[in-house]
Amino acid sequence: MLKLTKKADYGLMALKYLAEHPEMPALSAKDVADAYGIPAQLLAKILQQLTKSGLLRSHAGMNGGYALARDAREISAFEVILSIDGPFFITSCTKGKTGCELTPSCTIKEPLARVNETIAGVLKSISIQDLAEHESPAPRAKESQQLVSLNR
Amino acid sequence: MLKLTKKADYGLMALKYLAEHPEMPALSAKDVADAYGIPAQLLAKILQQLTKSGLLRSHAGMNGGYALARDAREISAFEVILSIDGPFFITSCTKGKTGCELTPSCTIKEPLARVNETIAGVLKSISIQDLAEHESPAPRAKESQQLVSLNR
DNA sequence: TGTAATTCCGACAGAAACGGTCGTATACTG
DNA sequence: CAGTATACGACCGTTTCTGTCGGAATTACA
Repeated sequence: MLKLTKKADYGLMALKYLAEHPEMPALSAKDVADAYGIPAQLLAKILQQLTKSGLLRSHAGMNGGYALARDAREISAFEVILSIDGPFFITSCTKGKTGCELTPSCTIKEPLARVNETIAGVLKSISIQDLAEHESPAPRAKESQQLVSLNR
Repeated sequence: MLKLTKKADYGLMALKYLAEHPEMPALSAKDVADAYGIPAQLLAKILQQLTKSGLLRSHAGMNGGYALARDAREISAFEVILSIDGPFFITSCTKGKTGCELTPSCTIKEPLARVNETIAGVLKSISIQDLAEHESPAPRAKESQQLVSLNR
């Protein structure tokens, strides 16, 4: 759980790829898909979605394709994920404006909202640019793996 | 996306409930389920899982039920979620030990591993106790809602 | 000893989400 | 007009999630 969908991954990869090729006025969905071995049609839909959200600019016809709508530094991972996976947020409760419908009780979400905020913050702090130059900040995270799995 | 499963929610709620009733030597799955309107059988399985992971102690028979295995301060949300939802972690890639199978390319996961770490850290910093006394630390997070939804 | 309460556990079913494909319409280039 | 692309909706198979059912083992208590 708590993992991104493949779509979101694909989206991030695609944007990263675009950021790495600023010389190209546009890259087609197929170009990017081939570069990573992603199903082309699926990626196409993802890029269309990102275009609708204003993160990309598209251009049909020959030599058409997609390009970043803004500087890679100005596009956050948060926006990409939000665009593709939709509004998410930790608690199953948090739907729309009204809290939990069933429970008068779901006091859980209050502290969890902070977690939410933190995650969103981290995601917002990471730009496509950071992904492209993938030796960004931070201490490598060698032992980020205490996912030793109690079970499953 | 990025949201907890209902099971994890239920699990957290249940532990919180147990933490709020330290006077009881044990509470049955049904007790907790009724308190929140959660399907009893489902909650039962969740509590069994938490028991297997060592977060709860169970006792069968009349007046049996579940109790926290440790002090509520010593049980983190991280452990609960890990127990119920299993090892998760951001990138779809990160499976087992080997990285992405398809892509020689998935350089994305490197920066995202940091995000992962951060999230895990936050989750670990929140104890069941924090949930129980739900006026814990932190600045309320009033405007934690910029989930205005670009789409969907 | 018997009965009720309760955990334990596996199997299964319905529903939703995910990942991916297909077909077609539309737009742009030359 | 022909070719290259995006745009978009419908559909499908698989997996995951949520929840239910049925039965077995355990314990308390009268």
